[in-house]
Amino acid sequence: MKDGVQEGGETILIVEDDRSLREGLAMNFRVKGYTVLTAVDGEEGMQKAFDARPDLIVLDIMLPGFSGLDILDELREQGENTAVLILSARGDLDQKIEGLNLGADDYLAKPFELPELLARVEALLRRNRREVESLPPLEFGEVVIEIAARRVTLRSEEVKISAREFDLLCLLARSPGRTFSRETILDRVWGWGFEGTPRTVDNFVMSLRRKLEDDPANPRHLRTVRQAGYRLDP
Amino acid sequence: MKDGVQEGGETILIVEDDRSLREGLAMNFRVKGYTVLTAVDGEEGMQKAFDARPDLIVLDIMLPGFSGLDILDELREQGENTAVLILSARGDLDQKIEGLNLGADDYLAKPFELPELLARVEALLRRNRREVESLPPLEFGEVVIEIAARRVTLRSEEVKISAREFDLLCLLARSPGRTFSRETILDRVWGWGFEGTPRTVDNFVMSLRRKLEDDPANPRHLRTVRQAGYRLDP
DNA sequence: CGGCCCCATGACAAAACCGTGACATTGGTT
DNA sequence: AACCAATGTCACGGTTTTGTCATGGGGCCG
Repeated sequence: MKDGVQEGGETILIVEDDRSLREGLAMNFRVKGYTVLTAVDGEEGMQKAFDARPDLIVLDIMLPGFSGLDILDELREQGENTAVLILSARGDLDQKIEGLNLGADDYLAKPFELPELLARVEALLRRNRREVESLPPLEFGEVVIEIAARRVTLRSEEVKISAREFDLLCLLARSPGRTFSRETILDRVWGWGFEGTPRTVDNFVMSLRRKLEDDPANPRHLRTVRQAGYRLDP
Repeated sequence: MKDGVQEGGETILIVEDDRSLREGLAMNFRVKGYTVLTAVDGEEGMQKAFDARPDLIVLDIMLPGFSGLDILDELREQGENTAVLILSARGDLDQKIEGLNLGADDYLAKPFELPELLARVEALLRRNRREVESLPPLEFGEVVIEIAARRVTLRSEEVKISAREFDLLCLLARSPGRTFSRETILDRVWGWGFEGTPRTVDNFVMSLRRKLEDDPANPRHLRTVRQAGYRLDP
């Protein structure tokens, strides 16, 4: 593609109402090759957290709308293990404790040194990456997905699979039972500014069905959700 | 190779913010024939620890950026067993305990006597050497890799192999089934500041295939993972 | 100094992939 | 039943990625 940007960068969501801080952080992360999303209030943050499924969220606690802790809480209740780094205006110990109890992965008090934030973010992403790679393989039906090896097997036989197909499959398999809209899929798999038609997704789903479903015309796992998107059933 | 004496080229990384101490140690190690890298803060230390894969790290705990313990933690979680000797400003028992719990191999409190540090470093390196040499050989298919001897045999016949080829093979064979990107391979085999093209990797893989695969055009072990890198299957 | 091997590069060809558009089919609605 | 929109299915061309080979520089040894 003609994108000048390296693909495969992890996605970071910044939820922060202070404009200059938000933009500054976003800029810094972009330079490092990450895909960056931003949100200015609790509602937008919540929505993007669930929609785009970022790899990491930099989360301000004091927000218009509802609190960052609410977002964190909601995420954890939904069983999301997205890495979350909390920012708090003051070194408020109570909030720190509450945040970490709610499942934040790290905590930083404003004002902070930019290098420290960057270092912590990278540390979290590293940990995350490693966890993802060493996690037990994803499975559904008779299909096994080995993430670190980038290999997929059906009934113990290796299935030849392309890079995009693999990424798409991973996305769906990581949240079985959840329906993903084509837009979300394009965002997560194709990356930030893909300018193509959503129909491309259909084609890739079909390709996967042909490779993984016993009867591609009556898929038992890679289901279509009409008017909504696709979903993987175990 | 320069095998007459134990190869003197082991690499030591010194992570220490105090300039005079850092330079002094570096000088002492260089005189003894070691390759020395230095880092002045947590971030640089982390980066060089992973980039250059030193044989030993002399690690200060109190650092600008983030702590030496973070680096240690990260290393160990990544499964790196690099020898680590921790320096601490005070004889802080808690830190000592935490450090050793996190997998440090030795601990020394500042101020220390230089000869003691040197002795401990050499002891660690010796132990490391012994461990590496007594490691069981890596194997896959009908190939056996004897690490200490730097020898590779196919069906019990020795295969002539160059240094780079051997390093690349070791990297892949040490994590069979794992896919390595060309960038990762360049970092770990060619080392820190290689400025060449990733295509070089392809050529070396091909060279290995010709030497080790029965049918180099249909490799059964040294597999290509399109868009991702290479992987060794047993 | 000459020869040999290793290393890195670039050119070229072959293969695989990606995304698209056209058309068929399905499912839901009136 | 007919119609409409959404999805399934297929085949095609451009592009990217990788395989393969040949070349030249550079270091090491005799």
